[in-house]
Amino acid sequence: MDEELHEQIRDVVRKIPSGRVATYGDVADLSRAPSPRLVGQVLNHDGHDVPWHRVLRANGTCAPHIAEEQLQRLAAEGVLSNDGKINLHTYRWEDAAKAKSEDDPPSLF
DNA sequence: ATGCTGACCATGT
DNA sequence: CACATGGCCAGCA
Repeated sequence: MDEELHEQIRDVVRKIPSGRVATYGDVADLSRAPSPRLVGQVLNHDGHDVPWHRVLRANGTCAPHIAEEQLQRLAAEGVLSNDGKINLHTYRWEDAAKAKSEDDPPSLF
């Protein structure tokens, strides 16, 4: 069922620690989602139970409609934005980038 | 099936 | 920064 995907995505989003943010692409990758778009669609439809506000776009900005709420919630967690843009270099969820880079094929090459 | 939309991403001009 | 192009995938009329 596709519900697996929803579960995976929501699970990953829940995993994002406070004071940190992740991009849709990261969540998509960690959740095995076929594409970052799916993350957005799932959150829009069924993301009320997860800290969706910790998910930003790849360039550190948030979607227009939720921007206000997102910025407010993030600010409350210590994630400050500059002109509506978050400094990914500072606040990006390290574990996400790690998991991506942690792909360590032992005996190949 | 086709066409459009959407909380996306990257690159180029 | 704005805009255009191409790729991505699911849901709906």
